[in-house]
Amino acid sequence: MRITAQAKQETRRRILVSARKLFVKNGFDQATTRQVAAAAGIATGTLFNYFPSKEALAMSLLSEALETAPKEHLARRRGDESLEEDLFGHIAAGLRRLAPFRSFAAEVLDVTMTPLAMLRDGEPDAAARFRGRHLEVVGELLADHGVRTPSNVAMHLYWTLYLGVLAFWSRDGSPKQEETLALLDQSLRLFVGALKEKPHAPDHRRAR
Amino acid sequence: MRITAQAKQETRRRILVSARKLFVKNGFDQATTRQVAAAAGIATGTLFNYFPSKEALAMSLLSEALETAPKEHLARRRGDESLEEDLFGHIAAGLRRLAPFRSFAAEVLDVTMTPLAMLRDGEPDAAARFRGRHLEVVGELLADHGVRTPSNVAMHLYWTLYLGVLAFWSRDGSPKQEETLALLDQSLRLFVGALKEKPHAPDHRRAR
DNA sequence: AGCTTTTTATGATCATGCTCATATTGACGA
DNA sequence: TCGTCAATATGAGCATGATCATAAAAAGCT
Repeated sequence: MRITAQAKQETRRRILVSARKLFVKNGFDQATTRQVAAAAGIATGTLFNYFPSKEALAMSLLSEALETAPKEHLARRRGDESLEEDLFGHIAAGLRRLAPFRSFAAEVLDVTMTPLAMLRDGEPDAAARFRGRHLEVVGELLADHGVRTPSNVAMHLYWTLYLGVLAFWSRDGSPKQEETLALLDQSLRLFVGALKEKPHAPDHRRAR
Repeated sequence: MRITAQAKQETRRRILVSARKLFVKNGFDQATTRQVAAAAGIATGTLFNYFPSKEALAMSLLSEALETAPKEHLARRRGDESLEEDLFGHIAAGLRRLAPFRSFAAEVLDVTMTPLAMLRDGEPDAAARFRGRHLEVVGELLADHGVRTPSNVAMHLYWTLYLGVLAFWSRDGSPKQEETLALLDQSLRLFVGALKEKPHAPDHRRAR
């Protein structure tokens, strides 16, 4: 069993490596699962023993890349950052990790991460992990800055804005993605501003 | 030729009606193009003479439903509304039009409207029409309130927030979608607030 | 080591969105 | 009315993500 478990990890690895190569080269849609399987030296069906879907495979690639990002930012922290600075650092670290996948990230995130997928029924594991991991860290940062239990609406808003940034990033051709960073800056200012606002009596809207 | 043109419109109509029925009953993914074609009394391939893709078919359904929404709000206008009120009215009117399609709207909008699809390469016509029509009216409303040429970032932000609202709406089980309306209210306040802010020197972000 | 059971790999097969060569239809000129 | 040609409809066929019965391999047991 020891040996087997190792072998399985290796196969999994081979699949991920092949997938990465092919996705980057041909794009998510163009690269077929058959190609990936062949490149990894396994049968088509076997691939689905390791990942429940093509989408999940791609998302695993992305979320594993993201795995270590939070640590990076936390390690770099001086301790006197504002909430906006902390969030900025966290997200920017994530984007840096995702950089190698930018060429096909949009295609995958399209399908999986849309705000419209937020409470999707059969939550694809990998997508959930991606979002979960991210929001978890955001939650910690908020807590550090005294925001205890942000409302659902607030978190929805956060996620929406974050996706907007990802969207922009995936198309941002500027050398160092400065444009993305500018948008991120603005988005975070909005979000933090919204957090501070008092929840107010909600009606200037008109009947019917 | 007169007769033929009429016949084509009728066929188109039959397809849309069948599609609507099946999408509502089975959902976008579950309803197959073969089913739709059969229900419309045509061959599978014929369907694609009328709509370039299943997605485009669904989007046509949605954007045609939206077609008359702007008029509704404009007609109802008193003329002394604030920008927020105007936008609220426009969007709420749209949501009312889309109500019959709520059960499958999310599935379609997922794929098509993600902020990530904003500058998609092969823009599906119908999706572009949906967004175009909406943003057009928003542009007019903004102009009415003295906002001449909003920046791209501003419009990106608007679209992002709007999608967030759509996302929420598509899952909002509350009787009259009050929750959606609350989110809409808050989102618009944010957006209008952001419009007013001075563009500012963008750096509290940290190097590297 | 041999036998049994569980785990894993395999590739034929399916479902489905979409294409395309061919058949059908209908408009129009003589 | 007939023949011709363009427009349209047709459904077999394709590509591909995913499934599943079966085969191979491993693990566990005595």
